[in-house]
Amino acid sequence: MILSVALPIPVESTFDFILHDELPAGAVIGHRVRLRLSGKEMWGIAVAVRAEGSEPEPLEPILEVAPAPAYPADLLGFCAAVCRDTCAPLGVLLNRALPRAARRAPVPRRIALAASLPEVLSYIERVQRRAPRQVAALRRLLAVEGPLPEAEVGLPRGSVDRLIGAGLLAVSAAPTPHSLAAEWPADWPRRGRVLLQGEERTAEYGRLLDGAAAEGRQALVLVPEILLAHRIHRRLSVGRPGGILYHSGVAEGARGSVWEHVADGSASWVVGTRSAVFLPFRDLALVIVDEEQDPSHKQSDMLPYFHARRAAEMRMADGLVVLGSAAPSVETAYAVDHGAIACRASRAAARSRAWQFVLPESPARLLSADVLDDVARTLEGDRRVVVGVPRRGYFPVVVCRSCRRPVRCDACGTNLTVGERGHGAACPVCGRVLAPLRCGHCASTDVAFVGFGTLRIEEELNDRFPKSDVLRIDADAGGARKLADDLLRRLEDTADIVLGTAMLAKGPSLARVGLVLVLDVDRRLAVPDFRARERTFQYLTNVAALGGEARIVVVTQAPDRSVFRYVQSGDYDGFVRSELADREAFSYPPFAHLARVTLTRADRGRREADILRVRQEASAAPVRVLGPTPDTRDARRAIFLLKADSRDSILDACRRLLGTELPIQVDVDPERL
DNA sequence: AGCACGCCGACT
DNA sequence: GTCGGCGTGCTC
Repeated sequence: MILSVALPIPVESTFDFILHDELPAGAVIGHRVRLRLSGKEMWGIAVAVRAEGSEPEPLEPILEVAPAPAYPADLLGFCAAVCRDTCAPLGVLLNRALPRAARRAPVPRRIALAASLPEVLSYIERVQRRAPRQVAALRRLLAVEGPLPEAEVGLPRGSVDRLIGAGLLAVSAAPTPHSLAAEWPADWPRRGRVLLQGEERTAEYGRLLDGAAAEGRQALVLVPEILLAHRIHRRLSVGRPGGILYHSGVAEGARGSVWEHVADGSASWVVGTRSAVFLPFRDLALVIVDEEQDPSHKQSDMLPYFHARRAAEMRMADGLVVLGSAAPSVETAYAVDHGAIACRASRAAARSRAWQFVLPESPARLLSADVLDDVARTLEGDRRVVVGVPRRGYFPVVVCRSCRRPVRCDACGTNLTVGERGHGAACPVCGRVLAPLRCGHCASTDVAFVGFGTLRIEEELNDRFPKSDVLRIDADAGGARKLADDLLRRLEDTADIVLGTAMLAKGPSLARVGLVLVLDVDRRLAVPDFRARERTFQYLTNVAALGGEARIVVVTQAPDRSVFRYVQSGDYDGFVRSELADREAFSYPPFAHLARVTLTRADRGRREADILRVRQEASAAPVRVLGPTPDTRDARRAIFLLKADSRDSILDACRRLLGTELPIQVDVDPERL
């Protein structure tokens, strides 16, 4: 028989190999297989089988088929669907999703009797002569009065599967998860898509988790960031054991054990970041996508470039997807308007809070004397302060004083920053240090360090409030794959001042906050992205929510911007209406579909030729090709934006392009431009 | 992803 | 003159 195998190489197609043993398809599909590709041994995942036909050339043989499936059939189907939907190679996804620890040992099953004693005895009588091993196995299970590890049952896997099919045996449910509820909450549907709009949503998530657990089913909570995963997990764990954390910072060995607990049902709920959507749940009742508007749900640094929200909807075609947000994405609001998503407000009452939009003292001093006095008074009243800063590092910007251009890394073109106090400018991407520091455009060495990063603000606050505990939350500290033990406690409760980037501004409110301070918000609005206003609205809503009902002071050069008016009055619907009008006028989502195509070609002449080729190939589908614009980070790259009326047209164009030999990468539905 | 082939710069 | 750098193409 011939197997189509997905290999861990970034290539669109699967590869065909010949398997000399004839095995039933179910014993091969989803299994790991060992093979040789261009002389090198590796493992892939068998994704399809077919009978041998007239192959033009002899195929390489399969060397080994792993005994237990790495991917159950439904999970494999889901992974394949995500890859089709994102134009990503299946082999890379299958290889990335499967933890190393889970590759070696098959997930051990525990087997128990599923039928009543008389039924088992009558079955034993019927097959006594024909199947002595089955009889012995059933007697063994009768004797122990409980489940046995599959290895101790003494039957080949196929026989066990047949007896499960006949209703005599069952894979033992793990110890029944503790449940606070007796049943599924009556006010929630069991299927469909529901938006839960409001600030404090965690308690409602808990009700849903309990409802699923009451029925012996599982639930998944997807969050955009590791720190938030820890916060939500901690809250949901109160009185609700059996929950597991899963994210990219979980150690390899631990990931394998999560995989197993999820597969055998002993994990009743999981809080994780986007990759958790690929866990092998035994019986998933619902997926909650918290902070559904957050761009970090879209993976765009590593293939496959998928959005956790869309993947959750695909995985739960027959179940419930709950989207949680205080300020949902414009796309989700549009889907609610059109009846595609039901909407309910969270039970917590809307908060009233006082907003102030104030001018900075000067462009060089974000923390004016008034603002610092406000912080001091808040701390004296034994209340905490939350500070939002858009960028990390010390001086986020290095500019040339003579031509006013940002100074760029001469290796990769990225704008330089100063990461730490007292250090020089360096490339935040490749780490390169330019010495001497020189403007690439006009060759001047007269450069200025400008802007405000988290480190600089942290230092200023530490100087001014030496007795206060100042906690910084950004990608360097607290983005925290390695989450320091006391960081969560300081964040939730004890730190006097918490400052951070966008990473901080999500999730349930923190204790005892008296003041929320937002610095340099204008930078957020200046981002060259059609979603800049939307992101700013969401950022402000969420950072305010961190403070509960605390006052919020926003430092801006333009206090009269309409986005501030909408935030201040809590007029989400009004904001979305104005945003939708804009999106429609300029043909952006949800009125159009986008894909970003990145061409990487070092040779300039050939790059020009490839650019023409991209235009030509893409134009065969009904799409508009915008650009290309040169990549500011990498001179070898040219970036196109494809725009079309339907998602199918976009996918059509992308597949066409990937079908050529052009050196391109494709990001369908990019979240950040 | 690895690996092999091929064309250009700086060394014993 | 070669050594080896990266840029490019290919793997059932």
